[in-house]
Amino acid sequence: MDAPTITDALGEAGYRLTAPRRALAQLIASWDGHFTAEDLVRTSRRRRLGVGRATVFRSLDVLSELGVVERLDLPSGDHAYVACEPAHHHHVVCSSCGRSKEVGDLGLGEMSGAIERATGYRIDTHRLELFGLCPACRRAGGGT
Amino acid sequence: MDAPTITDALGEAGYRLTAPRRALAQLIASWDGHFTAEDLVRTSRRRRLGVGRATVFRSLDVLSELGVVERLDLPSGDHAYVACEPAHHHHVVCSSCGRSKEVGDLGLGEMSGAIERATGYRIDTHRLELFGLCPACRRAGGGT
DNA sequence: CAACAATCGAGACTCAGTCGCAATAAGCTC
DNA sequence: GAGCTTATTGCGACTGAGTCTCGATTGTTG
Repeated sequence: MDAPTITDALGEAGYRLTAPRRALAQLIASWDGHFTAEDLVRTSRRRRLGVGRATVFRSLDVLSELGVVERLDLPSGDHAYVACEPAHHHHVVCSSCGRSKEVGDLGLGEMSGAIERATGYRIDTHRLELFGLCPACRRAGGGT
Repeated sequence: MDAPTITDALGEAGYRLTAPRRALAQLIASWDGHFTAEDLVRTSRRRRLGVGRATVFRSLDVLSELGVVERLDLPSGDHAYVACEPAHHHHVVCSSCGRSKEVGDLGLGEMSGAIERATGYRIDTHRLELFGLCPACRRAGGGT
């Protein structure tokens, strides 16, 4: 994912392309693995990007609404984000380095039909997150 | 789920059966739908159960470690809990009233094998939460 | 019942996330 | 490109969930 992809999405959705948003797009695009709002705040402060705390949160809201970024709920309870394609999918997240891969629908669509029949609930949304070790981290020693 | 089930689990795991824990067990057992830590704090204050804020959080930690209670991450970003059986399963949560049902493994186990082969990750854990309307809420008007 | 360790409550504290508002600047129009 | 409109920003105060500390309490075991 590169920065223009993000700014384009903002533009197409009718949002203004401001300097702070460009800076954040850059930051997010070049980030490796998942990041927290605080990561962005800290980094943009350190690099004097002139992006305030509130703006980081506001931008993450917008971006996640556009589907350019998605919020993960880590097993630790923390909130993190990953850049991703705006289509239905799920994330496989490395619990060591935080890098993630997207996987498709995996037949969950049909599964949810079965669950509706079994429980009587009408399923509207679901969340599936998978955690484990990526190939690199496994080779690096976690693979025991 | 009833209160003894919860206190038994505590006892078997070697935890002391204190008055605050019994009170919380009672509260949780009789709760309808999901609840937040704050719900418990507020209720126990209102009913003068003499259970402090810190104790509620500490107890929820213990109980969720024992698998008697599970933490949900609602789409809103809030944290909630539900009482449940300590076995691998997933929750179907009503987005209107908060009541939830447990569903089994659903073939996710095999699915995760397929994902491992496709991505190279070694999957350790996953989280699947389904949100929708329960039969009662659907009948009550949400069923449009 | 005594002794020890686990647990508790109160309240201070931390820290993520929100809010209100005056200042700024994108983007449109001419 | 100047001017106008309005979305957006930064600041700083605020909120509220969750944690920590510590002296007091209370299960539990023998």
